Amino acid sequence: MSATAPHAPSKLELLELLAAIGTAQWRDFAAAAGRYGLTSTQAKVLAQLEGPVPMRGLATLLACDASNVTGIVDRLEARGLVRREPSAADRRVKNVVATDEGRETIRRVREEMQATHGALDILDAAESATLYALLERLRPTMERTA
Amino acid sequence: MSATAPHAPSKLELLELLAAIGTAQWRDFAAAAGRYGLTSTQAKVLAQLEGPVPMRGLATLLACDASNVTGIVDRLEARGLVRREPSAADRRVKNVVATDEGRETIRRVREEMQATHGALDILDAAESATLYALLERLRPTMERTA
DNA sequence: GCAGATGTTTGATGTCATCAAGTACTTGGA
DNA sequence: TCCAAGTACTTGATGACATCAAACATCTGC
Repeated sequence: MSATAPHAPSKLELLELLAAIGTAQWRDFAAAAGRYGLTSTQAKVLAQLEGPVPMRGLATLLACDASNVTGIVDRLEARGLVRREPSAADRRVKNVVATDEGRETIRRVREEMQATHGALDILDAAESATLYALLERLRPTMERTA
Repeated sequence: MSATAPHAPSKLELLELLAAIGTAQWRDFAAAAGRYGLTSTQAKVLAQLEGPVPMRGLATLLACDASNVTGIVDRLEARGLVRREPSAADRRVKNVVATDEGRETIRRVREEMQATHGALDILDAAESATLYALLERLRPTMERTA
Protein backbone atom coordinates (compact mmCIF):
# COMPACT_ATOMS: atom_id res chain seq x y z
CA MET A 1 0.00 0.00 0.00
CA SER A 2 1.45 3.37 -0.98
CA ALA A 3 1.65 6.22 1.47
CA THR A 4 -0.97 8.31 -0.32
CA ALA A 5 -3.50 5.61 -1.22
CA PRO A 6 -6.42 5.61 1.21
CA HIS A 7 -6.97 2.54 3.32
CA ALA A 8 -9.34 0.16 1.54
CA PRO A 9 -11.87 -0.56 4.27
CA SER A 10 -13.89 -3.74 4.62
CA LYS A 11 -17.63 -3.27 4.88
CA LEU A 12 -17.47 -4.19 8.54
CA GLU A 13 -14.82 -1.58 9.26
CA LEU A 14 -16.88 1.07 7.54
CA LEU A 15 -19.96 -0.04 9.44
CA GLU A 16 -18.17 0.22 12.76
CA LEU A 17 -16.71 3.61 11.94
CA LEU A 18 -20.14 4.87 10.99
CA ALA A 19 -21.49 3.52 14.27
CA ALA A 20 -18.73 5.22 16.23
CA ILE A 21 -19.42 8.57 14.59
CA GLY A 22 -23.15 8.15 15.18
CA THR A 23 -22.60 7.31 18.85
CA ALA A 24 -20.30 10.27 19.38
CA GLN A 25 -22.74 12.65 17.76
CA TRP A 26 -25.60 11.32 19.84
CA ARG A 27 -23.60 11.81 23.02
CA ASP A 28 -22.80 15.35 21.95
CA PHE A 29 -26.47 16.03 21.35
CA ALA A 30 -27.56 14.44 24.63
CA ALA A 31 -24.97 16.42 26.60
CA ALA A 32 -26.04 19.71 25.00
CA ALA A 33 -29.70 18.90 25.70
CA GLY A 34 -28.85 18.03 29.30
CA ARG A 35 -27.46 21.52 29.85
CA TYR A 36 -30.98 22.79 29.25
CA GLY A 37 -32.59 20.19 31.48
CA LEU A 38 -33.87 18.18 28.54
CA THR A 39 -33.58 14.43 28.07
CA SER A 40 -32.30 13.42 24.66
CA THR A 41 -35.74 12.13 23.73
CA GLN A 42 -37.35 15.44 24.61
CA ALA A 43 -34.74 17.30 22.56
CA LYS A 44 -35.26 14.93 19.66
CA VAL A 45 -38.98 15.66 19.68
CA LEU A 46 -38.34 19.38 19.84
CA ALA A 47 -35.98 19.04 16.87
CA GLN A 48 -38.81 17.61 14.74
CA LEU A 49 -41.13 20.58 15.26
CA GLU A 50 -40.43 22.87 12.34
CA GLY A 51 -44.19 23.23 11.96
CA PRO A 52 -47.26 21.64 13.56
CA VAL A 53 -47.00 17.85 13.77
CA PRO A 54 -49.82 15.56 14.91
CA MET A 55 -49.10 13.23 17.83
CA ARG A 56 -49.36 10.28 15.51
CA GLY A 57 -46.84 11.86 13.12
CA LEU A 58 -44.38 12.26 15.98
CA ALA A 59 -44.77 8.60 16.86
CA THR A 60 -43.95 7.69 13.27
CA LEU A 61 -40.93 10.00 13.16
CA LEU A 62 -39.62 8.58 16.42
CA ALA A 63 -40.47 5.02 15.38
CA CYS A 64 -42.21 4.40 18.68
CA ASP A 65 -45.67 3.66 20.02
CA ALA A 66 -48.18 6.52 19.90
CA SER A 67 -49.00 6.15 23.59
CA ASN A 68 -45.38 6.91 24.37
CA VAL A 69 -45.61 10.32 22.74
CA THR A 70 -48.39 11.39 25.10
CA GLY A 71 -46.09 11.41 28.11
CA ILE A 72 -43.16 13.03 26.34
CA VAL A 73 -45.31 15.87 25.02
CA ASP A 74 -46.98 16.19 28.44
CA ARG A 75 -43.61 16.93 30.01
CA LEU A 76 -42.55 19.34 27.27
CA GLU A 77 -45.89 21.11 27.51
CA ALA A 78 -45.61 21.41 31.29
CA ARG A 79 -42.35 23.29 30.74
CA GLY A 80 -43.84 25.61 28.14
CA LEU A 81 -41.65 24.42 25.28
CA VAL A 82 -44.52 22.99 23.27
CA ARG A 83 -48.28 23.46 22.79
CA ARG A 84 -51.09 21.12 21.72
CA GLU A 85 -53.50 22.63 19.18
CA PRO A 86 -56.64 20.94 17.95
CA SER A 87 -56.56 20.29 14.21
CA ALA A 88 -59.15 22.21 12.23
CA ALA A 89 -59.40 19.47 9.63
CA ASP A 90 -59.80 16.44 11.90
CA ARG A 91 -61.14 16.76 15.40
CA ARG A 92 -59.42 13.58 16.56
CA VAL A 93 -56.03 15.11 15.86
CA LYS A 94 -53.93 17.29 18.13
CA ASN A 95 -51.06 19.13 16.49
CA VAL A 96 -47.94 19.74 18.51
CA VAL A 97 -46.27 23.13 17.97
CA ALA A 98 -43.05 24.45 19.48
CA THR A 99 -43.42 27.67 21.44
CA ASP A 100 -40.96 30.52 20.95
CA GLU A 101 -39.10 29.29 24.00
CA GLY A 102 -39.06 25.78 22.60
CA ARG A 103 -37.63 26.94 19.27
CA GLU A 104 -35.00 29.02 21.00
CA THR A 105 -34.03 26.13 23.25
CA ILE A 106 -33.51 23.61 20.48
CA ARG A 107 -31.59 26.24 18.47
CA ARG A 108 -29.17 26.63 21.37
CA VAL A 109 -28.85 22.89 21.82
CA ARG A 110 -27.77 22.52 18.20
CA GLU A 111 -25.40 25.43 18.54
CA GLU A 112 -23.75 23.82 21.56
CA MET A 113 -22.89 20.52 19.93
CA GLN A 114 -19.25 21.45 20.12
CA ALA A 115 -17.76 18.06 19.38
CA THR A 116 -19.70 17.88 16.14
CA HIS A 117 -19.08 21.49 15.14
CA GLY A 118 -15.41 21.14 15.96
CA ALA A 119 -15.10 18.00 13.89
CA LEU A 120 -16.85 19.44 10.86
CA ASP A 121 -14.59 22.48 11.00
CA ILE A 122 -11.67 20.21 10.20
CA LEU A 123 -12.90 19.62 6.66
CA ASP A 124 -12.37 22.17 3.92
CA ALA A 125 -15.16 23.09 1.49
CA ALA A 126 -14.30 20.44 -1.07
CA GLU A 127 -14.10 17.70 1.54
CA SER A 128 -17.40 18.75 3.06
CA ALA A 129 -19.01 18.63 -0.35
CA THR A 130 -17.60 15.17 -1.00
CA LEU A 131 -18.77 13.87 2.37
CA TYR A 132 -22.16 15.42 1.86
CA ALA A 133 -22.53 13.85 -1.57
CA LEU A 134 -21.56 10.39 -0.31
CA LEU A 135 -23.90 10.51 2.68
CA GLU A 136 -26.69 11.82 0.46
CA ARG A 137 -26.38 8.68 -1.59
CA LEU A 138 -26.55 6.42 1.46
CA ARG A 139 -29.50 8.20 2.98
CA PRO A 140 -32.43 6.94 0.88
CA THR A 141 -31.51 3.29 1.33
CA MET A 142 -30.74 3.73 5.04
CA GLU A 143 -34.08 5.37 5.70
CA ARG A 144 -36.27 3.32 3.42
CA THR A 145 -35.09 -0.12 4.39
CA ALA A 146 -35.01 0.55 8.11
CA MET B 1 -24.19 25.66 -10.11
CA SER B 2 -23.05 23.22 -12.80
CA ALA B 3 -24.62 19.83 -13.21
CA THR B 4 -21.54 17.92 -12.13
CA ALA B 5 -20.30 20.11 -9.28
CA PRO B 6 -21.33 18.71 -5.92
CA HIS B 7 -23.68 20.74 -3.79
CA ALA B 8 -21.70 22.96 -1.44
CA PRO B 9 -23.33 22.23 1.91
CA SER B 10 -23.60 24.59 4.82
CA LYS B 11 -22.32 23.26 8.12
CA LEU B 12 -25.88 22.97 9.39
CA GLU B 13 -26.93 20.92 6.38
CA LEU B 14 -24.03 18.57 6.87
CA LEU B 15 -24.80 18.32 10.58
CA GLU B 16 -28.40 17.41 9.87
CA LEU B 17 -27.48 14.87 7.24
CA LEU B 18 -25.04 13.25 9.63
CA ALA B 19 -27.76 13.15 12.27
CA ALA B 20 -30.21 11.57 9.83
CA ILE B 21 -27.73 8.85 8.90
CA GLY B 22 -26.94 8.23 12.54
CA THR B 23 -30.61 7.96 13.44
CA ALA B 24 -31.32 5.56 10.59
CA GLN B 25 -28.42 3.35 11.53
CA TRP B 26 -29.50 3.27 15.15
CA ARG B 27 -33.02 2.26 14.16
CA ASP B 28 -31.59 -0.47 11.96
CA PHE B 29 -29.49 -1.74 14.87
CA ALA B 30 -32.38 -1.58 17.34
CA ALA B 31 -34.70 -3.42 14.97
CA ALA B 32 -32.17 -6.19 14.37
CA ALA B 33 -31.58 -6.51 18.13
CA GLY B 34 -35.32 -6.65 18.72
CA ARG B 35 -35.60 -9.71 16.49
CA TYR B 36 -33.44 -11.50 19.05
CA GLY B 37 -35.40 -10.18 22.01
CA LEU B 38 -32.70 -7.70 22.95
CA THR B 39 -33.18 -4.04 23.78
CA SER B 40 -30.83 -1.72 21.96
CA THR B 41 -28.94 -1.06 25.19
CA GLN B 42 -28.42 -4.76 25.79
CA ALA B 43 -27.18 -5.19 22.22
CA LYS B 44 -24.87 -2.22 22.61
CA VAL B 45 -23.32 -3.78 25.71
CA LEU B 46 -22.90 -7.10 23.94
CA ALA B 47 -21.20 -5.29 21.07
CA GLN B 48 -18.52 -3.96 23.44
CA LEU B 49 -17.48 -7.38 24.69
CA GLU B 50 -14.60 -8.40 22.45
CA GLY B 51 -12.78 -9.48 25.57
CA PRO B 52 -13.39 -9.26 29.33
CA VAL B 53 -14.49 -5.81 30.44
CA PRO B 54 -14.97 -4.74 34.07
CA MET B 55 -18.37 -3.37 35.03
CA ARG B 56 -16.81 0.01 35.59
CA GLY B 57 -15.29 -0.06 32.11
CA LEU B 58 -18.69 -0.75 30.60
CA ALA B 59 -20.12 2.22 32.44
CA THR B 60 -17.41 4.41 30.96
CA LEU B 61 -17.94 3.06 27.46
CA LEU B 62 -21.68 3.61 27.70
CA ALA B 63 -21.21 7.00 29.36
CA CYS B 64 -23.66 6.10 32.10
CA ASP B 65 -23.74 5.54 35.84
CA ALA B 66 -22.07 2.35 37.10
CA SER B 67 -25.17 1.30 39.01
CA ASN B 68 -27.04 1.21 35.75
CA VAL B 69 -24.73 -1.43 34.33
CA THR B 70 -25.56 -3.83 37.17
CA GLY B 71 -29.14 -4.26 35.98
CA ILE B 72 -28.30 -4.50 32.30
CA VAL B 73 -25.69 -7.19 32.90
CA ASP B 74 -28.08 -8.96 35.30
CA ARG B 75 -30.60 -9.36 32.50
CA LEU B 76 -28.00 -10.43 29.93
CA GLU B 77 -26.58 -12.93 32.40
CA ALA B 78 -30.03 -14.33 33.18
CA ARG B 79 -30.35 -15.12 29.48
CA GLY B 80 -26.96 -16.76 29.27
CA LEU B 81 -25.46 -14.24 26.85
CA VAL B 82 -22.89 -12.97 29.30
CA ARG B 83 -20.93 -14.13 32.36
CA ARG B 84 -19.43 -12.31 35.34
CA GLU B 85 -15.92 -13.46 36.25
CA PRO B 86 -13.99 -12.29 39.29
CA SER B 87 -10.80 -10.49 38.36
CA ALA B 88 -7.64 -12.25 39.49
CA ALA B 89 -5.78 -8.99 39.91
CA ASP B 90 -8.35 -7.06 41.92
CA ARG B 91 -11.00 -8.79 43.96
CA ARG B 92 -13.32 -5.80 43.83
CA VAL B 93 -13.60 -6.13 40.06
CA LYS B 94 -15.96 -8.34 38.09
CA ASN B 95 -15.15 -8.82 34.44
CA VAL B 96 -18.00 -9.28 32.03
CA VAL B 97 -17.42 -11.81 29.25
CA ALA B 98 -19.71 -12.74 26.38
CA THR B 99 -20.65 -16.42 26.24
CA ASP B 100 -20.53 -18.29 22.94
CA GLU B 101 -24.23 -17.71 22.59
CA GLY B 102 -23.75 -14.02 23.29
CA ARG B 103 -21.05 -13.70 20.65
CA GLU B 104 -23.15 -15.56 18.12
CA THR B 105 -26.17 -13.37 18.88
CA ILE B 106 -24.41 -10.06 18.41
CA ARG B 107 -22.79 -11.38 15.23
CA ARG B 108 -26.22 -12.10 13.80
CA VAL B 109 -27.56 -8.74 14.88
CA ARG B 110 -24.78 -7.01 12.97
CA GLU B 111 -25.38 -9.24 9.98
CA GLU B 112 -29.05 -8.36 9.92
CA MET B 113 -28.62 -4.61 9.76
CA GLN B 114 -29.97 -4.71 6.26
CA ALA B 115 -30.61 -1.02 5.80
CA THR B 116 -27.00 -0.27 6.61
CA HIS B 117 -25.56 -3.13 4.60
CA GLY B 118 -27.76 -2.25 1.66
CA ALA B 119 -26.70 1.37 1.78
CA LEU B 120 -23.00 0.60 2.00
CA ASP B 121 -23.32 -1.75 -0.98
CA ILE B 122 -24.21 1.25 -3.11
CA LEU B 123 -20.69 2.63 -2.88
CA ASP B 124 -17.86 1.24 -4.98
CA ALA B 125 -14.44 0.55 -3.49
CA ALA B 126 -13.02 4.00 -4.21
CA GLU B 127 -16.05 5.75 -2.73
CA SER B 128 -15.94 3.56 0.37
CA ALA B 129 -12.29 4.40 0.83
CA THR B 130 -13.01 8.12 0.47
CA LEU B 131 -15.87 7.99 2.94
CA TYR B 132 -13.78 5.98 5.36
CA ALA B 133 -10.91 8.45 5.16
CA LEU B 134 -13.17 11.43 5.75
CA LEU B 135 -14.94 9.86 8.72
CA GLU B 136 -11.61 8.74 10.15
CA ARG B 137 -10.58 12.38 10.26
CA LEU B 138 -13.75 13.45 12.03
CA ARG B 139 -13.59 10.70 14.58
CA PRO B 140 -10.90 11.89 17.01
CA THR B 141 -12.45 15.31 17.47
CA MET B 142 -15.96 13.89 17.76
CA GLU B 143 -14.92 11.44 20.44
CA ARG B 144 -12.47 13.58 22.35
CA THR B 145 -14.58 16.72 22.69
CA ALA B 146 -17.81 14.90 23.52
C1' DG C 1 -76.08 5.84 8.67
C1' DC C 2 -73.46 2.10 10.20
C1' DA C 3 -69.13 -0.83 10.39
C1' DG C 4 -64.53 -0.50 10.44
C1' DA C 5 -60.40 2.22 10.57
C1' DT C 6 -57.69 5.96 12.79
C1' DG C 7 -55.95 9.44 16.59
C1' DT C 8 -55.30 10.03 21.31
C1' DT C 9 -55.18 8.86 26.09
C1' DT C 10 -55.00 5.77 30.27
C1' DG C 11 -53.18 1.94 32.93
C1' DA C 12 -50.14 -1.99 33.65
C1' DT C 13 -45.54 -3.56 33.28
C1' DG C 14 -40.62 -3.76 32.18
C1' DT C 15 -36.13 -1.43 30.98
C1' DC C 16 -33.08 2.42 31.31
C1' DA C 17 -31.22 6.38 33.71
C1' DT C 18 -29.88 9.10 37.78
C1' DC C 19 -28.44 9.71 42.71
C1' DA C 20 -27.41 8.33 47.56
C1' DA C 21 -25.84 4.93 50.57
C1' DG C 22 -23.63 0.64 51.88
C1' DT C 23 -20.16 -3.27 51.52
C1' DA C 24 -15.84 -5.14 50.04
C1' DC C 25 -11.48 -4.45 48.65
C1' DT C 26 -6.94 -1.79 47.41
C1' DT C 27 -3.59 1.66 48.11
C1' DG C 28 -0.53 5.17 50.02
C1' DG C 29 1.46 6.86 53.54
C1' DA C 30 2.12 7.73 59.01
C1' DT D 1 1.87 -2.45 60.52
C1' DC D 2 -2.30 -0.37 60.22
C1' DC D 3 -5.44 3.13 59.07
C1' DA D 4 -7.63 6.78 55.98
C1' DA D 5 -8.93 7.57 51.55
C1' DG D 6 -10.15 6.03 47.34
C1' DT D 7 -12.26 2.59 44.01
C1' DA D 8 -15.59 -1.31 42.32
C1' DC D 9 -19.84 -3.04 42.68
C1' DT D 10 -24.60 -3.49 44.43
C1' DT D 11 -29.07 -1.98 46.41
C1' DG D 12 -33.00 1.04 46.82
C1' DA D 13 -35.65 5.11 45.55
C1' DT D 14 -37.38 7.75 41.86
C1' DG D 15 -38.31 9.44 37.22
C1' DA D 16 -38.28 8.93 32.06
C1' DC D 17 -38.95 5.87 28.23
C1' DA D 18 -40.82 1.92 25.94
C1' DT D 19 -44.31 -1.64 24.96
C1' DC D 20 -49.12 -3.55 24.89
C1' DA D 21 -54.16 -3.68 25.69
C1' DA D 22 -58.23 -1.24 26.12
C1' DA D 23 -61.30 2.76 26.04
C1' DC D 24 -63.08 6.77 23.68
C1' DA D 25 -64.02 10.14 20.04
C1' DT D 26 -64.01 10.93 15.41
C1' DC D 27 -63.59 10.01 10.44
C1' DT D 28 -64.42 7.18 6.10
C1' DG D 29 -66.45 4.27 2.73
C1' DC D 30 -69.97 1.44 1.38
